[in-house]
Amino acid sequence: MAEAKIQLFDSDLQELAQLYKALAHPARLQILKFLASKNACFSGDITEEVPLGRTTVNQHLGELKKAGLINATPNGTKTNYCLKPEIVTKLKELSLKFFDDLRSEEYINC
Amino acid sequence: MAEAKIQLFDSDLQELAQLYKALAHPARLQILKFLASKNACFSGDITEEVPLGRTTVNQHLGELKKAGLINATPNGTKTNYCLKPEIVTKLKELSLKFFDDLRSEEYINC
DNA sequence: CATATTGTTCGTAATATTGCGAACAAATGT
DNA sequence: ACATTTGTTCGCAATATTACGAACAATATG
Repeated sequence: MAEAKIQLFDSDLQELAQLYKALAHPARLQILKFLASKNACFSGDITEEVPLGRTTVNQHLGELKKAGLINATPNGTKTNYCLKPEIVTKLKELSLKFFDDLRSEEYINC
Repeated sequence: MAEAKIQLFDSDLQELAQLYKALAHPARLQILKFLASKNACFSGDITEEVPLGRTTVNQHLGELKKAGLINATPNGTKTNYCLKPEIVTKLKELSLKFFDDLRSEEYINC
């Protein structure tokens, strides 16, 4: 059936899982790194960087936008994309908190 | 078609994306937290914690095992699960490195 | 030995993701 | 005005994910 049981979970976990989902494809990771390396808003030079068709890249950009990680502003024929630094910061904070939760004082292996 | 174009990407990005994929569901995040909180290897009390059927939980455990995040050792009728601390550490390191890549000195918004 | 208990495997259905070509709209260039 | 560039939207196909019930094997309990 695959009914969405996601709303049954803690909202913190939902949010974090949603963010990780956005990061769960190498194309999207590459896009994020590229945007950061340009240190500026840049358009579909992304398409040249990523080994995928324009349509697919656009789709990945849509995912990143949906997750709130990037901004898109049309500028003439082109479109400027950029990281949303506040969300990147949030992602980092949530991740660190989560990873700390995972670090026990003493690990008992099995 | 959805041909797997994943091998075209940088292997670092592939690896990290694979790890994030394992974290991209609240059930799996909850399982990881639970295992860490028990600070020990524990069996299917997990099923009681997570609002999903045994079969589905088992499937999620399989994903986590496939990603190398947990270990499973059968013990009588029960099965012991535990975090693999070295992979958790690796995940944290890779994440921090990635997040640092994303942090530019000056953000130019768009 | 009968029978729970516990966990896995298998099959199945619904939905989501991935990837692209075709068609389209808007702005740019000649 | 006409072609080109650029990005989006739509539709489609392949595959993956999510979720579970049924059936099963192995250990544990009466």
